[in-house]
Amino acid sequence: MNEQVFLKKYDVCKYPKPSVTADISIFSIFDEGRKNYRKLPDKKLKVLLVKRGRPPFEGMYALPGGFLREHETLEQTAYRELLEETGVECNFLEQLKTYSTIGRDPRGWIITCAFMALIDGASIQVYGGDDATSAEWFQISFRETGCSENGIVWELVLEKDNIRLTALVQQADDAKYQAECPHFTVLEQNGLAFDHALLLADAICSLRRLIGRTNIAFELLPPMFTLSDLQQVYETVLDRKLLTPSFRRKIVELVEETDQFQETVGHRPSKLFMARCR
Amino acid sequence: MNEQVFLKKYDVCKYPKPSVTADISIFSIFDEGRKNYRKLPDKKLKVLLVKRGRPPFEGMYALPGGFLREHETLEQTAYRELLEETGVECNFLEQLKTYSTIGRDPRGWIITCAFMALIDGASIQVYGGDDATSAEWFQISFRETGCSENGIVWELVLEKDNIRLTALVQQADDAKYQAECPHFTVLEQNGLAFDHALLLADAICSLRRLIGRTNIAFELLPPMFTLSDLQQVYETVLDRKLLTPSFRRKIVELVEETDQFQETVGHRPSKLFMARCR
DNA sequence: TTAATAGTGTCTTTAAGACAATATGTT
DNA sequence: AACATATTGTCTTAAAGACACTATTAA
Repeated sequence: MNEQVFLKKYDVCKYPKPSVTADISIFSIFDEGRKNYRKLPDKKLKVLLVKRGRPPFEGMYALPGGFLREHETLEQTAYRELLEETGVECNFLEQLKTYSTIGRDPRGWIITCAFMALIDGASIQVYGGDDATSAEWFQISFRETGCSENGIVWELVLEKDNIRLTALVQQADDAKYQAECPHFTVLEQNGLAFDHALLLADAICSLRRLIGRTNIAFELLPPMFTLSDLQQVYETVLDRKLLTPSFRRKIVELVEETDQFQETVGHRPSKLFMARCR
Repeated sequence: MNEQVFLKKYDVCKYPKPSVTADISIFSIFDEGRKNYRKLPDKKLKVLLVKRGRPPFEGMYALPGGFLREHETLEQTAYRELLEETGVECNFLEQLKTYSTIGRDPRGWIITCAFMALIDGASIQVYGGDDATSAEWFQISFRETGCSENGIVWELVLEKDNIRLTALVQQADDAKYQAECPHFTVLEQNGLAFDHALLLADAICSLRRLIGRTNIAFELLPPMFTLSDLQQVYETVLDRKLLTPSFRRKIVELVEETDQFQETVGHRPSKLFMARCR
């Protein structure tokens, strides 16, 4: 029996198969209102969540996502679902991890491949006016809050106007140093659908790790930006202050100077930079 | 319609679904014969491959792996398939990435989740005698060989006795700094089944990256080891020499001294250490 | 002029690279 | 004694942390 004959007779359908979805944690950074004309606006890290209009978890919030279709890759699924569900066309999409825990989806046997997407906040606000979708940007807080006997506990808080979604996750003590990001288990979750608190906690960790080791910060900014903007992006993602001279020494090799400057700020205008392509 | 009623009526089978597999790159480090009683044996990084006994790719070599079954996670699939196909029970298994490129498997619509596993080479050789399986440890070489107009080209060579499997992969030039590991495309592959040259190239990159940032090196050694062994493991994985004083300064906080020493080596015996649990 | 941020200089501290020196078993 | 590796010391070089200082604009 040669290869061609074999393949003709091969029935890939004889075993039960899971459904496969892609879920996307899409992050962006927005300027929040400035206090006076001199001050720089604060930046906030946000994630786009969709209010579920049907069971299961009707009325709760979930990451955008959907089913893998024939003749498309998981990356294409992620891109398509993000566009369909939220109207966002992103140009940075990175696969993170596939979740296959038993019972993770009450609808049945469904595994999901998690993605991280990034988009420039300024480009979003332009199209943000139409309410065609129920997608909303939630401000993120994700911090260690203490230490249980089984490991460090982190609190995830997502806020949008009066809506407040929360989760408590625990960092596995064993294997603490075997993976680059901690392995979390969810202790509590309020207002978030499925296992999406876990997906989001993992995604935030990946974002914090990757921003220090790669170029992805530029995906969160418009093509031209100031070094202060760039530093604020790092600080907002990492949730801590950085020292400016040290930050600049490191970042200078990743950016290209332009001859343009900021205008009409209430202080010394900052030079504009671009990401260096190399 | 409440949630329970909805779920009872929900038919997860109405859309076509892919088959899902897990494939495992299992690495180990073996001592190769020493030249004389004084010299330390060389260490070699190896990967366990299985000769395919049926189409497609009959007679070629593939990563061990198999289909995800109902009521198991991908991690369980990986563990089970590794045990069934090769007899190896590993205690380090880490998910890497899910591959869903169209046409990646000639049998049909099959996506695969790639894993990396590590095991102590010394523990293997004990059981290595039985030829119950067709699994073989191949020595790995994975190096940059040049630069095409589209990016850096790497050569993967896998050797076991007279068998030599090779592949050429190209590192994507764009997005070079957006991911922690380069994105490869396969240019050529000889003797390797499916897209496993790609999976393996990615896995080797992940191994090289992770060994410098985590504790996983200890998984490649027995519970007690010398610091020279440990350094050799790093050097073998990274394919370059390290400076001993610098290496020791960094590693000392990850290990715990014992009061035992090597014996019957033709030179000053080395103190034995254990991984520090913290 | 003032408030606020932009941008640079430099000293200190820490880590990494490089190489040399000493230590200690087995044959 | 000689070999080969084990282990430590220290000088050099590079990077990161910390803080202070000067520069520049709109109101």
